[in-house]
Amino acid sequence: MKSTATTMDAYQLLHKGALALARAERQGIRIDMEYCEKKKAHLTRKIEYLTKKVEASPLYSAWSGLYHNKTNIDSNPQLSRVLYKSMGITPPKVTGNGEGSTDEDTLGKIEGVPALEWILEMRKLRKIRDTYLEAFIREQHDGYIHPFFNLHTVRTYRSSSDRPNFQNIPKRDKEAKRITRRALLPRPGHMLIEADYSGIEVSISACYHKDPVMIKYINDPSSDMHLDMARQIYLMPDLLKEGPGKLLRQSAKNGFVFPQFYGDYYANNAAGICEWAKLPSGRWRPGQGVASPTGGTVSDHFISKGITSYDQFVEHIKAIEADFWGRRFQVYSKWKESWVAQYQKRGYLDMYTGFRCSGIMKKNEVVNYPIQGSAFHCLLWSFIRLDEIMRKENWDTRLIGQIHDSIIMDVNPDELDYVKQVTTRVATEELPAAWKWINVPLSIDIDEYGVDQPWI
DNA sequence: GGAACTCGCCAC
DNA sequence: AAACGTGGCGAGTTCC
Repeated sequence: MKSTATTMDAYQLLHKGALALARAERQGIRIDMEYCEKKKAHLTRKIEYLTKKVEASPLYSAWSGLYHNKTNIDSNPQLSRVLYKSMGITPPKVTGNGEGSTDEDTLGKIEGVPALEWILEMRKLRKIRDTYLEAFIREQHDGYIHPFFNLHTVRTYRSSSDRPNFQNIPKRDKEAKRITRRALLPRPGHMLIEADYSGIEVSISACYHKDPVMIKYINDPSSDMHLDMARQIYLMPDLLKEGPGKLLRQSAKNGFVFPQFYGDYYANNAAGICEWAKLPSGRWRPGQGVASPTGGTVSDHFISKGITSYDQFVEHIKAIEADFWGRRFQVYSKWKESWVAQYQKRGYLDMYTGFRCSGIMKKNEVVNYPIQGSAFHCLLWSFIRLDEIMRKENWDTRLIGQIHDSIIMDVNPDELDYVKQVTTRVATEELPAAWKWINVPLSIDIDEYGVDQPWI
């Protein structure tokens, strides 16, 4: 049943992986240079306009009064001093070093200083221009970027990417996504596709802890762990995935379930969920928060259920956390304990994929490393195998990159159906056949982006 | 003038 | 008692 890998197997995976990734690096990704230059100039004009607005604000008067000819609108330490020392505002949040924070969340909480909104907008546009478009222009050669994919830099034996980093191109923010991804093109006459493993870290975690409740969630497509958690958190037993329930499910997934898997705890979760649901701190009043499927808003619903303040909500989430690990996923919880105990006894941990992590680790790291590492190794194995088939069968299609649980390909449209079929077979049949420790079904999604269309 | 640091922010 | 896992990178700043 076990038949896990040896150190030599792990070495072979790294060796073959490095070769397959090098071929993708050499292939590269086509860049629309004309677009990048045009958009960069456009963003620069917008940033200059916002700069002028800030310079005409009362905030800037205080700022330049402090710093004179050293005044720098891009300096967060300067902004922190102006707001929290000079203007006497109490910092809504502080950084790890005890300085008043100037991140988006914090500035958003400060009222009566309209220039802060313009500063946040400038920050966002600068990020898009300087981290992405400029990097594409700087790193391109003959119209193609060649991001590196490293296998030797990450403690968990995941990968990293640099020059430029191909693994952090915006996806959540609609505007940033559109502007940056419009710069990336397939070769002329080709198209881009992205094949991603669905919920691979959850599936791989189940291979380690073998929790029957989790395995049932994975095996039964009609069940939905995140929806069940949303029902429990929002005290709505009949909540549906569609309509207004969609946002509540998302808040449960990204505000509770995933953070809990990474080792977070209820107080942070309560804050996270309230951010999603737009619920305030302090006492709750009717009409606050996002729309509720039960009618009215979520604060209306919570008040009707007896939860009338943020503090009461924290206690509610505390009880849900205790239920999550003490009842729902108790086998998972026991595995975490014994896995940590085993590490403390031996001083190292072994992954099913043959890799060993040693050295001083925190509990959360001990639990997370094998899951994160092994999940990526599933992707790497699939990447190597696809690269092998692609070359043996002389495909015109090319592998061009990888983002931890997904593979990006530059596809000849005539080969599309076949490429999709082989990719699905490799990822969902060949891999589980090769690695016997995989005890749950794996599935992938393939997104297609049309001929000469941006990867969005 | 470069190394090392902090902070903020993008991804999984 | 503790309390979110893994990265890269740009800008500002400080140190040597």
